[in-house]
Amino acid sequence: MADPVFSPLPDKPDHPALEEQILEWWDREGIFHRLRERNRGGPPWSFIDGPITANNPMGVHHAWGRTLKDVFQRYKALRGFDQRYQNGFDCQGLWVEVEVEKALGLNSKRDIEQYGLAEFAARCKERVAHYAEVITQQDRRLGRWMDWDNDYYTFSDTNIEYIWRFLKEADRRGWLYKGHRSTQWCPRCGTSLSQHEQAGEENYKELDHPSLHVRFPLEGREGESLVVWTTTPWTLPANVAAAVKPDAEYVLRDDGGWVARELAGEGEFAQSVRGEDLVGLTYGGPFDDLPPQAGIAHRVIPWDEVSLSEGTGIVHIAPGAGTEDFELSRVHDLPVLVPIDEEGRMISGYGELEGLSTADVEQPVTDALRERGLLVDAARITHRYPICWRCKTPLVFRVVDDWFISADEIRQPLLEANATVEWTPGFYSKRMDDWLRNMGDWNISRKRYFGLPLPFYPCECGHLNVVGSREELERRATSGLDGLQELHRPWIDDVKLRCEQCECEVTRIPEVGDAWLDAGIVPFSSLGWQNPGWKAGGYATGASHGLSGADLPDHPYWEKWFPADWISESREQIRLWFYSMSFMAVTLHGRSPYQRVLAYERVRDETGKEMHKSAGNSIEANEAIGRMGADVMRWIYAEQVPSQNVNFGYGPANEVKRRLLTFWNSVSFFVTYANIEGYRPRWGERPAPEKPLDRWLLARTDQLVAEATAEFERFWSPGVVRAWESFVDDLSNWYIRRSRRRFYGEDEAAFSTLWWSLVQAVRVVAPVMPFLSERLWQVLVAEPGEGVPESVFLAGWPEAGEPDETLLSEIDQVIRVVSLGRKARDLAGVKHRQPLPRLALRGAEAAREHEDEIREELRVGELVYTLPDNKVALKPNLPVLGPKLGADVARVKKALEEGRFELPSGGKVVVEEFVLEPDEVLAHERVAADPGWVFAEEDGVVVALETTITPELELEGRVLDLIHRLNTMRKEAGLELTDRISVRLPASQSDLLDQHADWIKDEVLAVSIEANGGSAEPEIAKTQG
RNA sequence: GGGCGAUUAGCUCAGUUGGUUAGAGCGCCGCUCUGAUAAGGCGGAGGUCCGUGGUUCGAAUCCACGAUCGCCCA
Repeated sequence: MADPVFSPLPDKPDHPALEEQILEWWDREGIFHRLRERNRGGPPWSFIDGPITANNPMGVHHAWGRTLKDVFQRYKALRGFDQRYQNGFDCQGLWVEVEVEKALGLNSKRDIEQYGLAEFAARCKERVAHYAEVITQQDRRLGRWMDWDNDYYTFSDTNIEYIWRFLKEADRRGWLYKGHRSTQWCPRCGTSLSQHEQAGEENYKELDHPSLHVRFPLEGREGESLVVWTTTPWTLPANVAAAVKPDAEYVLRDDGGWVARELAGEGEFAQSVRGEDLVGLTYGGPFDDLPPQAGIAHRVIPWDEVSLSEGTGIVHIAPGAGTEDFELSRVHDLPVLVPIDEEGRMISGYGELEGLSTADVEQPVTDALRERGLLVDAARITHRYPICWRCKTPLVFRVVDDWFISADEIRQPLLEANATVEWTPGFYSKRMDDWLRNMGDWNISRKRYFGLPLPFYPCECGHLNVVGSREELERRATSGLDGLQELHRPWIDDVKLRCEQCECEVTRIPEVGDAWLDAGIVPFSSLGWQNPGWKAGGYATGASHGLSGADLPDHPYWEKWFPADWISESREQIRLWFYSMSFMAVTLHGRSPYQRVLAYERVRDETGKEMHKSAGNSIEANEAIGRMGADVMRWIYAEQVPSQNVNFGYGPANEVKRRLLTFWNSVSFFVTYANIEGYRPRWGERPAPEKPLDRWLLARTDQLVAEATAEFERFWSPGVVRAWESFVDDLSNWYIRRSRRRFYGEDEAAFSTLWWSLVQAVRVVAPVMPFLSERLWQVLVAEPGEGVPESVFLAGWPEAGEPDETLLSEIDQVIRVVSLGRKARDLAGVKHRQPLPRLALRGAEAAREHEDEIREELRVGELVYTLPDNKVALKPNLPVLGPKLGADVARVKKALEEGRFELPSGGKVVVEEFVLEPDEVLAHERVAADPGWVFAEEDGVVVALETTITPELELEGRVLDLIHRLNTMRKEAGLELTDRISVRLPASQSDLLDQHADWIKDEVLAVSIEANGGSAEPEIAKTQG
């Protein structure tokens, strides 16, 4: 045996272990760095990474997106594109605050203020720094190649300043305003929440609440009252009106209560009126004795949206405690009573309720109603109720001041910008349009601490000062600059400005900004938009000082890299990052900041259920990587159609492992025999074999490269996976199966063809499965030398030759015939090892070129191309005949099926008044059975297998049985593939040796064979030397 | 109420320009191969491709309406 060139492979890959080795090797050899150097100066391909919240470890749901990002970045790198590889972290806002609060045991805004804003900011920064590091390590382990010391952090002063510029521009356009309205409010976080962050089913929960029917006595109508239904007793003290549906019918019940007829149940009613007839009546409110209610005249108002499907059809209106209520207050000029403070506690003036939470007032309110005789009935109800997206506290409604950016003027430009974006999957484009058409004004303010400081300085003179940069802040400041270590609270709060209108000193509003401003500005802030000169370390400003290593590039750099060619995030980013980024870019620059988007759905457990820690079915990313390996994870994600949730778990992982094993074994097969035969590969040389099977494998490989390239180009990783798995199936179950024996000797063409194809397959799949690909590359490209890439990622992308379609289609037919032949054997009950005399076939004429393949594979003596009785039924080849014959197709089809056709010479078919070409019909099934033949048919191909077994064939069958038996014994005895043996057969088998001794010896590597044994079983012994 | 998807074998899901008898993996049953062997291959059972209409020579695929589920918005 020659010196082994190729490292032998273990039986199966240990994914986690080999991945750790490859990671270490990539680091040691600087492979990623060399890849970037190789592509430097190449055409740019701009990917912008959406910032991941540096707040917790990465989860398996992040890993899907981060896999896709890496897959396509690696593909583009192999195609020679220059890329930026900048990772980003989201660093501030409510989610960081809430986690830090939990860690510190703080439970309210008062706690935070007592703790101290500066200290609190320090803890937030520490958390971000910690989890940025954790996520980085996880990402590297997943295989993600990024420029890890060059991350952008959204809480840098640089990022903040770019947002300030955007806000100033929004103000310049007149879009910025302070709104006074009812919003969803988290009493624990003490802030309102915006439409986009609060959307989503996970932000609702089934909760148990009181269900009260309450009587509002009508004034001047003795004994009559309105009956309303509420699940929020705390809002009753703030009641100012009752709404009815004008065109609905209302009835007066026996107990004097008015309700909608639809909800009144069966029965006779004393009176019945239309809702509009009730409008204008006045009633006594349930808590008129409370000071805030003084002087309020409670009225019945009309409202078309009153529901007649639940409640009473009369809606209690408290404009200070409900969104629609507040809108109605504007229309009907109703007073607005806000009964709770920012912690959700009843404010002073509400008597004994003062200081109680909205939950705690339920009982006293119910008791008071009962005492006053206003309670019709009290029950409980479980219903869907909004909870805070961060801390899961049930929300309430409050009317407060918030800052908004008007969306009206930008709506149309955003729609137009979206029309230029190519979405994958395509229908997400419509989802984006839908969001844009429906979006309300952007609520950008949060009454919190560690977030973007909104640069709004309102003045008593009525002017709103909006600061657009740090330079402007410093220029206009009257005090507070000395302590300004970064643009965050509390330091920014000390800076006072002079009003540009009236020269008065003005103070910043206390609010911070929506975190989606932070992320949305990234295409400007990280790329150096309008920055006159490159600033080294320009992103390491403010809070990100000491964390980020990123520069602030200059404007030409922005010109080069904006807009992004491609971005990829989960579908919910339509209302979040895709939206905020587009909003800001269209405002500042008038066009979409991205040209193509790949969006994907959600990660579920392997049974399709949502993952929940509490349900015990969630999987930590670290655990998954450690147990199944990053390649296997990546494979699960890559093969998933992105518009469907992926079912993730160890079950699917094991399936993937098994499928990947086929390729591993193919490489292993090659390595084993290449080492035995001393084969040495030559990099860069496409083999030019003569044998059809070899040429077929090359064509099949060309086809793989072409298909994979096309799928990568349309960002469709499931297509890549499918193409590759189909190739591996053909490689293993056809090429290697058919060529196996050629590798038991020095068949240069076989070795070079297989080697070349394996290498191309590794290259094509490397972006999806980088670790295993690199490992197999190291094995296959075993002898690095001049011009031989050390890493598959330094090898570029394979050139796809023009696939030989003729050959591909011929072998396709061969495979089909073989498959039918096996089926026929099964039907006949003749085992595959028994040689048979003859196979007849029709409908796969191209297979004629490869008779030997079929004969060997099916162990038949000869092939004939005429079926035994020549009575084949025919079917029309519809894709060809349909367009040609049109409506006549049905008639022709019927005639063919019924045998009303003639077969003149030349393969033509005469049917009805038509003469059809051979390729216009398909063989179907034979009409009559024939003794001694078994038929099988599929897709227009019919085979007939002659099952007569002659004595010679029977003898050959016994020889094959013996060979099988002896080789099994070799294996059981633990012999090496190259060991020689001597064989002793039972005397009863001597007839096998008369004609076939040499054949047997060849097949089992026997140096001697004799038939003088006494036992019933053969015996083998390893020979020395 | 409006918008966007989905509905294909017992389960999980492919199926992009409309084309013969609709596929894969898992599970079940049977067979088979055998140096991929706790694997591989073949076959079987299992499908009104949600329903109803329409377009077409031809519809899982295109159109309309309806049902159910999911998502987004109101």
